Amino acid sequence: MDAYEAVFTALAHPARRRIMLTINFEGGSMTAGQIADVFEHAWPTTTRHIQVLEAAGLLYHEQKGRVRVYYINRSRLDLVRDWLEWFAKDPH
Amino acid sequence: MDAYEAVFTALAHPARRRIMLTINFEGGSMTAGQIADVFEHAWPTTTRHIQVLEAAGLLYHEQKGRVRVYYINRSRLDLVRDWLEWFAKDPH
DNA sequence: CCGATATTTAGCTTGTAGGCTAAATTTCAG
DNA sequence: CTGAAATTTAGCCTACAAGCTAAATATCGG
Repeated sequence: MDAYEAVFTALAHPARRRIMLTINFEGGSMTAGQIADVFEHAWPTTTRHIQVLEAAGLLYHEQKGRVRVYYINRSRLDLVRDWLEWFAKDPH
Repeated sequence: MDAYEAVFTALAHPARRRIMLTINFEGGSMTAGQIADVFEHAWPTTTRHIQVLEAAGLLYHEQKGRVRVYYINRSRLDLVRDWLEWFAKDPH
């Protein structure tokens, strides 16, 4: 699974896009629990979504005592931006 | 299924991203047959991928005699760009 | 008209994403 | 140490995406 694949697949699920937006709005970092609280889903379900995002490089985390803090990796989103650049204008 | 959902889901599959790039590179339009020829896949498989892209608004087509010409709808990709804008800088 | 060409539709199969519950793990507080 | 808190891991189930083959549809050329 290459990088594009991982990132585009990760962003395909609405819950995962929402996780990204939520963390972003909270300033770029949130604990696992804070993230899970936002969702209807069972906690393990959210855990898995977070793991998909992390595997795609869109999040990373630090363990702080018994909480786990997740951070957005904004630069990873450039992959998507770069891909879109192909369509910026007609190629000749 | 809202617009973001449709577009992000459509772009999640490598074959579909490749269809988009291929048409783009060919100048923005290709017949169904030309698209299918690019792929290893059985033709009906490609047809379905095309339909997903079209349902997402990323492609549209015109019937010209017995060939079907597909066009890229570049503006639809702005949805993705817009979404990414949320991450352009820290929100305060 | 008829056969060839271009493409989709129908319908089947299989793998896996994504949901859940229950159990395990780790760390802190007293 | 022990129990509570925070979170993940394990493992199960189900729906559906995505592949295929075979059949249907539509248009053109002679």
